[in-house]
Amino acid sequence: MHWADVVAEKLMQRGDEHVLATAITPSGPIHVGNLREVMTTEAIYRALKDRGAKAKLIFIADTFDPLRKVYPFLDKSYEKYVGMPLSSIPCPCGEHENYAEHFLQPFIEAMDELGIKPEIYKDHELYAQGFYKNAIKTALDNADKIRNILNEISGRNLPEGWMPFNVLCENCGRLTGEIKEYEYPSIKYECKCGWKNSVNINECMGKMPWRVEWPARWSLFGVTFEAFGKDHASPGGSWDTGKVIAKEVFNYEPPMPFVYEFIHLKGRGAMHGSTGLAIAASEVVKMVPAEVLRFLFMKYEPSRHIEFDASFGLLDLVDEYDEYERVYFGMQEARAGMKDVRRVYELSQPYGTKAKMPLQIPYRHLAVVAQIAKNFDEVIEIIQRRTELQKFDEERLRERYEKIKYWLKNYAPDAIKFEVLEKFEGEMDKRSIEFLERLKNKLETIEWDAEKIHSAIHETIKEYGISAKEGFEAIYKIIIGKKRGPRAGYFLQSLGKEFVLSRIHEVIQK
RNA sequence: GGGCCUGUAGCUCAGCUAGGUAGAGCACCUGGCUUUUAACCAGGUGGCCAGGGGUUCGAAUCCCCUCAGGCCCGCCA
Repeated sequence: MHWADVVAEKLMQRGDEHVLATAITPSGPIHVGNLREVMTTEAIYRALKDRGAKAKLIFIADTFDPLRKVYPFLDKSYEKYVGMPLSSIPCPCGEHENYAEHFLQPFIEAMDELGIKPEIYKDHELYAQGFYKNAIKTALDNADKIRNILNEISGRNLPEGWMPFNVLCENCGRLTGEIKEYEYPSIKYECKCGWKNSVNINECMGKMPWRVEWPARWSLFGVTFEAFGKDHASPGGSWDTGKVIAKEVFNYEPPMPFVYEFIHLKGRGAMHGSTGLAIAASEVVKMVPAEVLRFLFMKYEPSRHIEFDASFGLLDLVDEYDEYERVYFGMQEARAGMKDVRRVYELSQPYGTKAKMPLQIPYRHLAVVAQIAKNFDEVIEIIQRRTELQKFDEERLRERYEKIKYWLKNYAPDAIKFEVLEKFEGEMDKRSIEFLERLKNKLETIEWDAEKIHSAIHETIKEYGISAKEGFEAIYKIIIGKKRGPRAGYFLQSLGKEFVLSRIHEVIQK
């Protein structure tokens, strides 16, 4: 049974109404790893619905968290915003409402493309609406209890009089106001900037610290399931303290926890280099077809870490997806090593499973065609020389074409990249030229078919007595300026007879 | 110091919660009428299942220990 179904069945034993929560802090580019939280939870959400449960998927953006520091990708001028809520910091590009929105929006768009449509909440709005009002009172009334729990379980040493609420200072706009006196509903606070004031807790802005806010959310939203990374799951971490605070302070039975592993990046050294920057989710969505990206997450148990290979491995991943698809539609037998084929395939679909199998174009081939063609119409033209395209296949092809173009431009290894030369400008030795001349004569007479072209090349090589290596090199050199290239027969076929012949002609004339 | 995950063919992994002496894909090699070249097909090479100990008639599969790799916590979230 697929892991999503295993979890769903466990949840069903608890009841048939569920709220599944996800949350992400938009303090920087939201990366692929964060996608796992959302995708894992959404898969379980689907599995619950398949069992007739009443389920709700929520996404809370931690927009009210303070900016911790000036991250490497930020301008130094951001120094002055450290400590302020992400929602009140200006957008780095100037096009979004605020800093949080700048990072959040592309992620939400990515989720949408992946078919993930949770109810979205923004934390700063929740606070502004007074959503947490009662929880804040409960937390403050139980400040000592919470302090003890945190000290005991997380091994901290919070001082006497510590209060689980940071006031948003009216003077400096930072979440650094410390409550010094509390007598509901009035508080006296002091900020690090030196500001002091007495205010009504119900009218002042501020935020509970994460370890308290998390259990508060569970009780307010009625959360019954939450997946989180192992950072939260460490002993003494926020899950350990949260579940106790939920029970003892908010009188709420904590949700079923589910720990997932992180994603590692493979190949592209620069991506996870000194800066520690990962690939943004919005970026991955541009280079991997949506269903294939989902597939990556559905295929592995969430407890396993995933090696994400944005280089050659991406081609294998797409091929593997296509293979699952063929098995799903009964075109091929499942082979050893495939797991839960039907379920994995279903869960990989962003917007439902098609009634009919989409026509598949091998991804590696598309990688070649996409580099020959100048635009999508040409891609269709080249591919149609061999296959008929149906309407919905064209949609898939278009998506894949766009993704592979993006991939080729930004992530593909050089070995697979080439560019058809506008004009051949290099030098050719005499032997090669003679060989090409003979080849041209032969090509002129044959039907323009990949295998026939392939044969013609080999025949010419043999007749002329040149080595195969030299022969092929000559061909690649005049077309793409490299010693190696895509399989010659198919490649020349895709380029078209006219182009190939005139290119050779051009070289011979020189 | 504490904890999690992983360690099976060159690479990515399946098999491990029904214990019976290893699988897949890719790569590689060999064929595919005369043809090494990055969409094809058919075969094939390749692993003492990280190491050690234990349980068992029998373990990659269960238990214990060790080693290695990755990551998290010990600031904040």
